[in-house]
Amino acid sequence: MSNQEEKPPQDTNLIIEERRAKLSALRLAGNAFPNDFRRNDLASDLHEKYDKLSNDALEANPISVGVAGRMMLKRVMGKASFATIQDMSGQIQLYITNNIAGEATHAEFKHYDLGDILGARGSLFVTKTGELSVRVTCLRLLTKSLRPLPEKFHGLTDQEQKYRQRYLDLISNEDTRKVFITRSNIIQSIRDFFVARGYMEVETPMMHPIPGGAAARPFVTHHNALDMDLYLRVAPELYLKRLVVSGMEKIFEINRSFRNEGISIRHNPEFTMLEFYEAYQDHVYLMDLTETLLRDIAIKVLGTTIISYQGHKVDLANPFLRLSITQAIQKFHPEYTDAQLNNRTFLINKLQSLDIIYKPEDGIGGLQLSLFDETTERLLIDPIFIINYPADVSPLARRNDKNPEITDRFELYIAGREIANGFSELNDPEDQNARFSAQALAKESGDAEAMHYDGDYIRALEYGLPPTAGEGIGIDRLVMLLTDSPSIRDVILFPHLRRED
RNA sequence: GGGUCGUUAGCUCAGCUGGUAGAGCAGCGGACUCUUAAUCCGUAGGUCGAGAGUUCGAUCCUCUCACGACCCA
Repeated sequence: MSNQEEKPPQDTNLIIEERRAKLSALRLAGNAFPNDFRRNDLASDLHEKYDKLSNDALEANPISVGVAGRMMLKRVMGKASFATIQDMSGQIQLYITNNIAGEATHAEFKHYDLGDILGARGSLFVTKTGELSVRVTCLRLLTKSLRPLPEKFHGLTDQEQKYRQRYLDLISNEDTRKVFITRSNIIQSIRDFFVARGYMEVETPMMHPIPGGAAARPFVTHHNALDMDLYLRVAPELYLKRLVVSGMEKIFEINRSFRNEGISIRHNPEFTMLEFYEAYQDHVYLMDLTETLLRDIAIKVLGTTIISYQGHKVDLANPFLRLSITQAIQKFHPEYTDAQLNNRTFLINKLQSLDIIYKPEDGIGGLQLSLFDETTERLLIDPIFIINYPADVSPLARRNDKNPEITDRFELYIAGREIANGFSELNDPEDQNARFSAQALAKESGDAEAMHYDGDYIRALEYGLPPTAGEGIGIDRLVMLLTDSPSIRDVILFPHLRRED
């Protein structure tokens, strides 16, 4: 019994204990965390510039380099060693020998661990097997790594750990690094696209006194000094349109919105959205612009308009189809007639027999949309704009001139997923007032996703919102599409997970 | 919320109708001056997700819970 109690705690493993001992020795020997090594060269730059040179050429005109990074591989062969270090750009091989680096340096190197951060100086040469390498003259341990890296060949494969410890995933998995580099490139190309067209990037509040701009449940937070509840925004839309009122006629915002809803392969509580607004344009212009934007991004980021997503091949160069909700249903389910899709009783019977949830108070348009969502949406592989959304599910969109029951609105679907949502904006303040009132009524009768009445937004519209086109694009879903990622968590650096333990 | 599957060494994974665990990598010691998932020899490392139950005995069977993945709502 007392033996048990005297045993040292086993919460840390042997490897970490040994590395802590090495760190203690480093502390005794001097500064264990030096910050005086300056890197001169990145791995990928060296490969780019010198991979084509022969060893003879490199030996004739020695090129001195200084590289730094994390040691990923280590091969000790007695009096000489190879190591592979990884920096932000890629990997480069080091060659450390007793002859050149010196016996003391090489002896110390033998005790370095995979994961340690090293700085090295030396000159370039090419090995017998043709790999550009640094013949090291000076080698320093810049940061001791106390924890062992994931297995060097398979990398980190456990999904949970990849999400929780993304830094480990990024250290050890090239594919993961590529996804997030692509994500960054996509966002940069979007900025370039809009700035080149005379748009201005703006930032609007993420903490809203009145949530609005989308039908969604918000997160609630509290401002202590003001003693007031605030909502994390579900969309930037209403603030961006206030800015169009203000005279900012071409604007965009790329940032986070938050929705307090379920988590799934397609939903993260916080997600990144692009919204852009242009005065004196309409939804047809937006559809054209969206096609151009997506082609432009794909070519800049992937070098081609042809993307493959989870086994589907899609060519963004082809014109995107534009169909109404009922036309889209009929395209994939030709058994439905026009008469049936416009018959309330037929629709309700059909929805019930298919076990589809719908709102009994919905009009024809709403019922058609419910049928569309459940039977057709996932079949929309090639890019397609679904147009003519019913007015009662589009409280911020302009009514169609010919048919006031529908709006000048579209959603873009690719690979069975909603990618974009845009419309000609509702700029009639009295109609907007009526629609907000209807939403507020729905909220009172229990619809948690219904919108709040926003009096200041109405006031802004009363000053005059020019005829405007506006659109939102889900950046995470776009990145999923362009990186062939099955889950939204694969394109968000630190996706939301439950607490550990 | 429901269903299916998963959780074993730091990592990647084995583990037979139930007899308290193995390999590879990483680690430690040794050999090796062109390796590249280096190789070879030796060695150490485990609350088998947590808790209950059945049993003489549970990583294995049952139940509950936690976390995750996928599917459905």
